[in-house]
This record gives sequence, structure tokens and C-alpha cells, in this order.
Amino acid sequence: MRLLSTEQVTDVAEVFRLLGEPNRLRIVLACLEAECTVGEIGEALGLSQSLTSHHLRLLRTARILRAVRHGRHVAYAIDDDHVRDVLRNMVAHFTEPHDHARDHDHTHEEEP
Amino acid sequence: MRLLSTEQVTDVAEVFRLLGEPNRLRIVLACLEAECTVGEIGEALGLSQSLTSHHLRLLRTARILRAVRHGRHVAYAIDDDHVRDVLRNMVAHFTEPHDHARDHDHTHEEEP
DNA sequence: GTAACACATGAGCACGTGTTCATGTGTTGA
DNA sequence: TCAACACATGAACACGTGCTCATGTGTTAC
Repeated sequence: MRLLSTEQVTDVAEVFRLLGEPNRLRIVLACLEAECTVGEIGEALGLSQSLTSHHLRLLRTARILRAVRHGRHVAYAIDDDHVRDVLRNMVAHFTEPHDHARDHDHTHEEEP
Repeated sequence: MRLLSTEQVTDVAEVFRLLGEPNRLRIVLACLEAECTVGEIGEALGLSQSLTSHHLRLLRTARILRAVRHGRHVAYAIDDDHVRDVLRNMVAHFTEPHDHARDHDHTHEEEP
């Protein structure tokens, strides 16, 4: 696999950071399949208009979402196909049954 | 695509949040292909032993990395195949040439 | 024009997070 | 047992972040 430059790692981390906030992730997921209006998003997720807009600004600035004005509404949709892939991958991961019963502490010996 | 429950969205966001810190992301990337010792990671990334260990603890608790003790060393490796897929996907995305010249502001009219 | 609507944005606050320093725990070799 | 090594962990601090409140900007209908 190819390696990433320091700048690229920073960019990837920035995308993950933005997706790492539950409300923001919900917003992006809402825009995953179809365009959504700011009002629709806020109502669907129970967020204030201001908070919704603030989050959308961050996602738009990072080019994760794109905004299109329709009359006095503004609709947002995903602008990054790879982010869409990553999200679908993650969603698939978390909708599959997953074994969370193991102990992951660094306990057992391997070289006796 | 299937929808996620509130809890599942929180879990996904938690993974993204952990990958959203540059140093932590570098640590996970270092463990992407082969096991890495705490000391190796710290030296490779120029992080203090304490900081490296703190980050590794978070990643281990979240079951993103797994720890195995070899003698007095502890080696870490990725414990989540889907996280590995997501990272490879993201790395592929950011190593491809990408058009970052467009204007993403919500400016132009679409319904005249 | 102006009122109402839909959204954007700045200020400010409470809280979380990354980092360092110091110390603790477990392992190897003498 | 004891020292040295490799790593883990707790405390404390500076800084960033999510949220709300208030206000600003752009659009439609009258």
C-alpha cells in the first residue's frame, strides 16, 4: 500500500474528525442518498437551526457536503464519493452482527 | 442501504473520532500492515513514550488495535478488518490526484 | 418597499481533549 | 533480590470544540 505524506495524513484525519461528531455524522448520513434541506435535516435530527447550519458549514468547507440553493431553501448532498464509500462500508460493518465479547487487554504470553 | 440506530451512529462516530486525531491516525496507519512495538511507533512518529501509550490505550479500548505482549515488549496491530478497509479506502482516495479547485459555496441558482 | 421565511454567522460559555510530568507495573538478566 | 528496561497510568494544564443566543443575509410574496 502506498504511504501518505504528513499533509495527506492531516487531511484524512480532518475528514475523520468531522465525521467523528455524532450530530455531524447523522447529518452526513441523512444526505447520503438524497439531497436534504437545512430545515429537513434540523427537524429530522432534532437540532436547532443554528446548530444545524454551523455543522453544515464545517462539512461544506471540508468539501464533504455540497450546497445548492433552490429558491429560499438550500439543499445539501454528499460531494465526495470516497466519503460515501467509507460511510457505506462503516454502516455495513455496524449493521452486521459483530463479536464484541473478547478480551483485548495485552495479557497473554506468546513467546515462552 | 440499511439505517443505523442511534447507538450505532454513536459507535461509528466514536471510531471516526479516534481516527480523527493526526497522531492517532499515524499510529493506526503504522500498524496497518504489520505489528508494531510501542517503542517503534514512538520513535517512528517522534512521539513521547507517554503520549504514544495514552493514544494506544484509547485505540485498544475502542478495539481498533489489539495488543500482544512479546517478552517485555508490547506489539500492537489492527484488530478490526473493517477499519483496515476504511483506512485503505481513504488512503487510496488521498493518494489519487484529486480536483480541489472547484467552488463549493451555495451560490448559483438552479430553478429560475 | 417591506414583511415573512430560510438559512448563515459571530460572540460567548461550558466542557472535552491532547499533551507533559511524574510515578506505577510487569519483565528480563545478573 | 535488584537493577534496568519497556510500557501503562494518574494528575494537571492549555487549548479546542459543541452548543446557544442574538443578529445578519438572501429570497419570495404582497
